[in-house]
Amino acid sequence: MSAPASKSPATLHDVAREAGVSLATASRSLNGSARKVNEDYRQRVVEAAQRLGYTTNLFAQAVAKGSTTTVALLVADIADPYFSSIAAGVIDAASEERLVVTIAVTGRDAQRELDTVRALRGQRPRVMILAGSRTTGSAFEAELRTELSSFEDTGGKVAFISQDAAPFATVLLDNRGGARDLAVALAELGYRDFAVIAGPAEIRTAQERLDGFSAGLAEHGISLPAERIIHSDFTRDGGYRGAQELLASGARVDLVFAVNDVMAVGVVSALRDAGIAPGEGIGVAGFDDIPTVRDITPALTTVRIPLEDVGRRALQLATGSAYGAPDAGGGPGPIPTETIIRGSTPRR
Amino acid sequence: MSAPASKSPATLHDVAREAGVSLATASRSLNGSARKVNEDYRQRVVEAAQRLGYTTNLFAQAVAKGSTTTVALLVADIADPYFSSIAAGVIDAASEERLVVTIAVTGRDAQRELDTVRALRGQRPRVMILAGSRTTGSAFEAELRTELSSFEDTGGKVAFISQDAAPFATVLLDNRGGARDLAVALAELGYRDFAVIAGPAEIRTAQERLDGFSAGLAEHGISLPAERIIHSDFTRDGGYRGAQELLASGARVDLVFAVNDVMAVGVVSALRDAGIAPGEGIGVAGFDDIPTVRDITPALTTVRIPLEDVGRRALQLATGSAYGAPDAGGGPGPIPTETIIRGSTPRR
DNA sequence: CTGTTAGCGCTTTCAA
DNA sequence: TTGAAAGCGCTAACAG
Repeated sequence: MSAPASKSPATLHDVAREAGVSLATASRSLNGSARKVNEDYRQRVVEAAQRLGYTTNLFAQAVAKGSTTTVALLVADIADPYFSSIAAGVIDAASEERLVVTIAVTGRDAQRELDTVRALRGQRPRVMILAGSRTTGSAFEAELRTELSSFEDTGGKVAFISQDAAPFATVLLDNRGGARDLAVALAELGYRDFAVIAGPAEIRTAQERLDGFSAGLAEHGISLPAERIIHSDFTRDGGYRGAQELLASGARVDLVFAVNDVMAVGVVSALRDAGIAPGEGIGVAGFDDIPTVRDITPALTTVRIPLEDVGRRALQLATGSAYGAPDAGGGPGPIPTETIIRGSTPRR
Repeated sequence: MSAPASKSPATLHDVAREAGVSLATASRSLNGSARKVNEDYRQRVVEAAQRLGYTTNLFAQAVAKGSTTTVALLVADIADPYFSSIAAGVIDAASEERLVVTIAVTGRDAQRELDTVRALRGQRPRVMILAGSRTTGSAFEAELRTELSSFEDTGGKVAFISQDAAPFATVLLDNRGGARDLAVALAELGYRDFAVIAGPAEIRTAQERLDGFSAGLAEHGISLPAERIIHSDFTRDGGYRGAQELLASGARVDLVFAVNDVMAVGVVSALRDAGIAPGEGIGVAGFDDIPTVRDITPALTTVRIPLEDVGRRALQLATGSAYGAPDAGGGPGPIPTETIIRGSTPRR
C-alpha cells in the first residue's frame, strides 16, 4: 500500500549542494547561532531547504553538539489526572523553550522506575523530571539516587516533584501543610470523627498528607486512632475498597479524608453504593483538586495544587529558565496550597 | 550547588579501552544483533561498561544506523482523559517494543498541528501517531497531508486515530455507528425530544457522532431539528455553556446528547446548577466512556471505546507488530463500540 | 570471531 | 565571511 521505495530524507549536504554553498555555510544559515552569513547566501540556503523539504536531523545535531533538546518525564500513570495535568504543564513550558518531551511511565514500581531512568539516560536528555510518588526506604532508592547523581555528573539536570529529594532540585508540594489546613478547616466545620483512606504506607506523599492531617486534628484536640487509618492503593479503586473496608469495620465516622482526589472519588462512589449519601451522611475530602472533582456530586472538598504550574515550574527549575539564578536551589519555597470547601463537607 | 565540573558520559570508546578490546567488539557485545562474540570478551566488556556507568548514546546509535527508536504522539490536550488514556496505551505498547514516546500537544489548532509535525520530523521518529480530532476542510489539511506523505516517503510511518485518513493507516473509531446505536437505545428507552451539544462543526469526530445520532433517531421516526443542535467547544466548559444555551432557548427536551463525555460532564453540571436533576428531569448521554463518568451522579450513559486499546493498536498498526501482515492496511475493521446505559438515562 | 576503517548527518575549529 | 576538514559516538562492511 505505501511506497516501499523510501528514499531517505534530505540532508544538509543535499541542501548545500542545491544552494551551491559549502556545508558549513548551510549549517550556519539554518541552525547557526551567531548570524555571520551573507544574507544572499542565507536566502539561497533557506530556499533550497524549503525546496527539498529539509528538516534538521536533531539526533545528528545532538551528536555533533554533544547536547540534546530532550526532556524526559517520568510519571506513575499518565492516565491519572494528577500526572496528566502535570505533564501538560511540563509540555507547555518545554515547547516554549523548543524542547521535546519524552514520557515514560513507571507504574509506581520502584524497580521499573530505576530501569526506566537507566534506559532514558541513553537519550542524554537535558533534563529528567520525576513526578512519580517517591517511595521511601525502598532498596532501589539508593540505586536510583546513584544513577541520578551520575546523570547530573555528566551534565544532566534532574528535578523532582513533591517532596524534598536533596541534593536534587525539587518542586516542593506542601503536602503536610495542605493536609493540616484541611484538617483544621474540617474541624471548624464541626466534624469530629475522622477516618483516613491513606494509600500505601511506603508512598511518601501519602504519608506526609496523613501526618499533616493528623497534626491538624491534634491542634483541635481530635485524635486519629490507628484503626481509623486504612491503607490501600493510590487509585480510584483503592479508594473504593478502602471505603468499603472502613464501612465493614463498623466504625462510627463523620468524615473520611482520602489522601488524593482520585481515591476520594472512589470513596464517594463506595459510600453511595452502600446507600450512604456522601456529604449528608458522611463528609468526604480529597487532595489535589483534579478537574473532575468539581463535577461529581457532591462537589468534593479538597486541597488545591496548581498542577499545571507545578509541571511548568519543574521544567523551569531544571532548565534554570526562571527565578533569576539558574541554580538558585529550588525556587521560592513550596508551591502554595489552598483548602477548598465544597458540597461534600457541609457544616455540621 | 551542583558540581559544575561535569565530565561527559563514558563512551563506547572508553569501554573498549577499559576492557582491552576493539571498538567493534565492544559495540557487538553491548548492542550488537547477531551474537558473534567470545563469551569471555563479552563478559569483560559488560563489566567494563558497568564499571564506567556506560549507557549507549541512542542518538549516536540512531545516526549511525539511520533509524531511531522514537514514536511521536500528537494529541490535542494531554490533560483530557480521552487523550491521556490513548497515550497510556501507546506508551505501554511502545515500551514493549523498546520504543520511546515523545508527546506533543496541538491544542486543536490546525496551524500548530502542522508546525508540530514539521518540528517532530526533526526527530526522525519511526512512527507518528496523530490522535487530535482532525478538522475538516481546513486550509492546513492539504499541507499536513503533504508533510505526512513526505514523512512516509522518507521511511516514516504514520497512523491516525479516529476517522479514515487514507492513504494513511487509521485506527478507525466507529463514531457514526456508535452514535446511531446509542440513539436507537435511547429511543427504545422512551425518549422523544432530543437535543445535541455538538462541538465545533469543523471537528470531524464531532460531526460524525452527530450524524450517526441523527440517523439513529430517524430510524425511529424522530427528527432532530436544527435548533436543537448546539455547537460549542469540545471541552467540559463547552458542554456546560452549550447546556446553558439550550436551557435559555426554552426548548422542551427530554434527552441531551453531548458528543463526548467531557462535554457531557459539563452538561450534567449545568443542568444541576440550573436546578434540574440530570437523569430525572432530563436524560444525559455522552460518548467515549472515560473513567470518570462512572463516578459522577448520575452515572453517565455513554458509548464505550476501549481507549487504551486504541492507543496500543495505533502503535502496533504503525510498527506492523500485529495482525500478521505488516502493511495489511488498517487491521481488522473499526474498533467495536458498545452502548452503555447508566443512571443518567432511566427508562421513561 | 576480532579489529580496522569508513561512514551516518551535523557542528565547529582553522585557514584562506 | 566562507570553505575544508576534523571530529561527535556509534555501526557496519571489510579484511585478517
